[in-house]
Amino acid sequence: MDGDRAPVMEDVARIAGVSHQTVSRVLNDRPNVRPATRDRVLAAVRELGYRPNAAARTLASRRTRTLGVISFNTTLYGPACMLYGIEQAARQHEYFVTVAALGTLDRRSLLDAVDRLRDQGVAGIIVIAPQTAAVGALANVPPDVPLVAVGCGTHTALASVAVDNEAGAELATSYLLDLGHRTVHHLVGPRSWLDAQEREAGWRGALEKRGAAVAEPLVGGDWTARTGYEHGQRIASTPDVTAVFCANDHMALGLLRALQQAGLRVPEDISVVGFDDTPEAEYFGPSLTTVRQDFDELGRRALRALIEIVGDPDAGIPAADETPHIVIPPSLVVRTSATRPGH
Amino acid sequence: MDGDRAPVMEDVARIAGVSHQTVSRVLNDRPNVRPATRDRVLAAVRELGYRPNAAARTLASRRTRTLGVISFNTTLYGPACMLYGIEQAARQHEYFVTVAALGTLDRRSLLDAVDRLRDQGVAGIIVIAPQTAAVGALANVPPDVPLVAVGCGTHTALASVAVDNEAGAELATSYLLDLGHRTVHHLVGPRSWLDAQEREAGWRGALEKRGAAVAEPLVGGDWTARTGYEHGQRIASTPDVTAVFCANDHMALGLLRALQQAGLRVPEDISVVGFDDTPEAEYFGPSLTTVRQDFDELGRRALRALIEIVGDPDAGIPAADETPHIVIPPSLVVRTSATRPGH
DNA sequence: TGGGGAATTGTTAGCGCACACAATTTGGCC
DNA sequence: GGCCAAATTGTGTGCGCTAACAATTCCCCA
Repeated sequence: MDGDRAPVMEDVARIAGVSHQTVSRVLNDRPNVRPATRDRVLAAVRELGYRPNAAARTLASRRTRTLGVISFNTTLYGPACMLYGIEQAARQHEYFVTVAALGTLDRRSLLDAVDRLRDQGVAGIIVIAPQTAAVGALANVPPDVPLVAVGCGTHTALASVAVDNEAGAELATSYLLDLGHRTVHHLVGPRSWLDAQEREAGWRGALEKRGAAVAEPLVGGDWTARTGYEHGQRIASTPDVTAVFCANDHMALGLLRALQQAGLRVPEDISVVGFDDTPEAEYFGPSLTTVRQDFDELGRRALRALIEIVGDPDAGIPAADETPHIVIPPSLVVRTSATRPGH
Repeated sequence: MDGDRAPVMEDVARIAGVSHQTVSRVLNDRPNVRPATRDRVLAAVRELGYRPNAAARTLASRRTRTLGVISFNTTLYGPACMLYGIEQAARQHEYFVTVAALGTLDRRSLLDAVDRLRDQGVAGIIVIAPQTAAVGALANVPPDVPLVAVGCGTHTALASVAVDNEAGAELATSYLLDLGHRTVHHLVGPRSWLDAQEREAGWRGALEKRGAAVAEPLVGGDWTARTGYEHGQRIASTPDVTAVFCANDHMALGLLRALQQAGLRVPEDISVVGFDDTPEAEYFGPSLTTVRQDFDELGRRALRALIEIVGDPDAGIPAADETPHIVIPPSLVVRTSATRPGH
């Protein structure tokens, strides 16, 4: 009994005593179905445990309800949060999300991911790949694929959603300057990442705007605590450094550790500010003053933007006529890792 | 010119001067196609930029190449890593991965997610939902859905892949005992999580096995640093505590912080051991001795298990005839947050 | 040089659904 | 009571592909 294959629309129609087309109408909330008929159909659906076949539906309607998300490394806190936000929002709009993680971050790899997703027939794609290389590759994507880039800057021709990294970096730098620091050193993220570039630019801009000396940026960071630690060791043996703005929280953690191992006190001897506001930042020693960005919101906005591009006749969402460029402002979270420079 | 719709198999066939069926054979690597013919077909495919329609393919073949992953919170480090591992492995097997994040962790929510994924027509599902409630709900899933549970214990009837939490906890506890601590306190994770339960059991078992006193477990933890911090404050004002085994690294971080704020030294006054080995653990102050689990591998193994269950005629992978129960052993990573009890 | 079996190719049917249109019913109104 | 338009339902067709089977073609050996 269990062996007979899954019921199809025709089976439901037979039980309900209607045509398969009426069943289709009921299932798709089409108007002009008598309530009594609708009820009979629904009853038959329940009785049979009928589930529409998604493949047949897409084939016939030429529409998919699945979206693709390409991300470089979903293991990182930021991307993971965005993915989460995207999925949540997608669910609300009754879309599925299929993910494609990038192996490496070259153009090829990204284009491959786009191809894979297209093969699968997604209605649109969200790209979380804030590397310069990726952004460049995005230009090579055929324009018939609805695309939204997250955190890939807003200078591109594509639809985009991004946090204002420059503003965030300015926030952090100005805050330190306001505290009385002569200048602020900057632990840069990997330069292949747009975020790193923008944060560096924001830091430099803030310094220049205030007429503060622009110290040589501390390069070689790769977002990990390890590189933060390495730089921390170097900084500890460099006099005159009173304030460091780190391109992300993880590096700040490593920095904190190295500084303390070297016998320096934070914030008394050196002030440190991070970027991201990971859940743990508050519990670093000392708790980290940092720039908060709302990854979740970023993801949700990205999804909404994509939906607006692909349009949704059913939900009455028209296809947008202009490519959205959404910028989300970050905010400074003041905790205890920064203070006025010591006597 | 661009307006005419995407080429279909028939178009390729016409250009190559063969029947559509031959095109299908070439595309599916079927045998018995003359090399010359194959080349002509492939050339036509390239010329037209033809891409097979996935929906039509699944409809006709009654086979999908997409798998579903259900996870409670992909934002957490563990789940995020597993998801990553799963996607990587899936790609190698030419499968797509669509994710379904759970809103809440009750049975309903999980069953809903399963339904959504089934509606979409996935070939199988991997569940990352290590909560007791979820595991219970899994039993209600219709048995015709290939399912693999990750980190949901191995006591279930379902196929499962899990880290041996008990062994890990024993490792940590025994290590502390070996250092000379009279007993080891345990900061428990949320009891609704299997991992928390198993780690607690492992801790208790190790204590009993060695005849050490079993201290009252410290409950109320929710994996976050915040709860670790709260317990740390309490512990700081409790004499006699010399060693604490935390159910995860984040809570350990909070604990560390609270202890130090209270003027206690780690490890001199109190030894602390965590669980997970997040990338940052090494840079906590002090660097955290912890139990390492290979989430990535966990994900990969889960995927492989699922593939074996659904079988893959093309790749010559037969459907397995027994439900796999894979256990992955954790390992202790010794750093500096634990030492022998002070004088 | 012809016959037979294997290798290669083509033909015909659906897969389960949505869409366009045709057919039927219903209701309102004079 | 009859007529028309609107509301409701049904019919036929095709989405693009794979699976079975039928029809060729090829090659080798007697």
